[in-house]
Amino acid sequence: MPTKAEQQKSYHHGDLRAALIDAAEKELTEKGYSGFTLRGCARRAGVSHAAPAHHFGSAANLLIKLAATGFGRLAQSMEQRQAESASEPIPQLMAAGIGYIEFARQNPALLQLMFGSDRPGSEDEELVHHAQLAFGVLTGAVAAVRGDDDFENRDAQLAIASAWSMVHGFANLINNGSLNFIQGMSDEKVEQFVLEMITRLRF
Amino acid sequence: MPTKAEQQKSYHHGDLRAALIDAAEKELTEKGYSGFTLRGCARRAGVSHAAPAHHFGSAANLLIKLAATGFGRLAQSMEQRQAESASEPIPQLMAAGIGYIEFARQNPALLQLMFGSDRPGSEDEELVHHAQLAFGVLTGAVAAVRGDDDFENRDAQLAIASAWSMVHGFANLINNGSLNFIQGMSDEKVEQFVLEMITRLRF
DNA sequence: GTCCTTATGTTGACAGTGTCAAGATTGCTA
DNA sequence: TAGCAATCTTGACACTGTCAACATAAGGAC
Repeated sequence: MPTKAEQQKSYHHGDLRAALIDAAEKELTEKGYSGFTLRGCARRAGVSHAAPAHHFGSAANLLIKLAATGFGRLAQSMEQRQAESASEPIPQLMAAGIGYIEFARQNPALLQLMFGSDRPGSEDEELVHHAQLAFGVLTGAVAAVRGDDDFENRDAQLAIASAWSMVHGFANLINNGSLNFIQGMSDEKVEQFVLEMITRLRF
Repeated sequence: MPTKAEQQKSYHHGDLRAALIDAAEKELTEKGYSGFTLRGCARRAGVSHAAPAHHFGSAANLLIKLAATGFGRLAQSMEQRQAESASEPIPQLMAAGIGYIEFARQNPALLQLMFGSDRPGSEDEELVHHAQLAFGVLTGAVAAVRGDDDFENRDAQLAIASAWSMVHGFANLINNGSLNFIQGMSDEKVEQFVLEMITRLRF
């Protein structure tokens, strides 16, 4: 098994695909969506400018795959919070919301990519799968609170749309600084705030 | 006063600044955020590729000014709905929410620009002013419902954050197709849906 | 082990982009 | 009417995404 240094010097990278996704996330975080560059990702991975094309075809495709990992991690963030919480429906829903906000605050650029409205490729299978995974955590929590998992029901649709919209909207508004009274809050205070917001919802 | 055709042929445009903002919105709507091009805006306005720089300095600055007009129109959209509604606090809040969603659905790319998290220049005076104008409509409506306009109050903060987050989040989720059961709805059905969502909130 | 097929990276090129400097054109004011 | 300042054009530069042609290595068939 080659060491990391050997991998970097060898003609073949070893796992360039994963390295490029990592690089893309760093590029996105540091340079922002508009400053993002495919060649920059290649440089971060220590590879020629055209190498990414062999794994992703285009810059848009690389971003799609990055967004897919984002949805996976969003689901993880919610599930981890749920695992640390009481198993009753209400605490579970709260935990999902808190996990959603936590992920959003820690990955603002990634969240914007994931939910951008000219979102790259809703046709990508991997992205759709991971996204449904994340949404499933939320809808499942809402269903548990309602004691009803029939989402053809209009009342259920209202419940899930309300909860999700509130959490998602809050995540966006704090990330772009629109809610100024949040700025100075500690992480704990923000979590408490989210908790009370969800409490104000009817299910 | 020169006719439009004369303006186009003359060396000086007449009102290139406004024309460029219009062009930028078309460019953004048709090409999307990632396909947006400063030279494309110049072409749409029938002007040389470097002309925009004299009015906006950079591409980012043009987008800032476009976003500023967006906030102004968002405020207008809410206020128009309010003018058409009963003057009691609750209908006024509902109207603001409906107006918000209406604007969002009609201008998805613009909304994304306005609320993007690497949002261009929160330092721009015009943008901040227009944004505060739009936010003021919402906060004013919430204050009227609560009969209390002290937003240092934590309970008031919870109310405004809840309402705004829900409306804003819903706007984003439907724009990127996350809420699949909304897709087939008519405009009236969507409005009714928003109404019921707001109804589920406590103030 | 040797060959050769295939995956993986590199190099070089191309059109298109944002920005800058220098020059051309025009409206305005004195 | 002369000149000044605002406005727009031209040309250049480095940089970008993508493509085609080439180089290198990995891994199985024999």
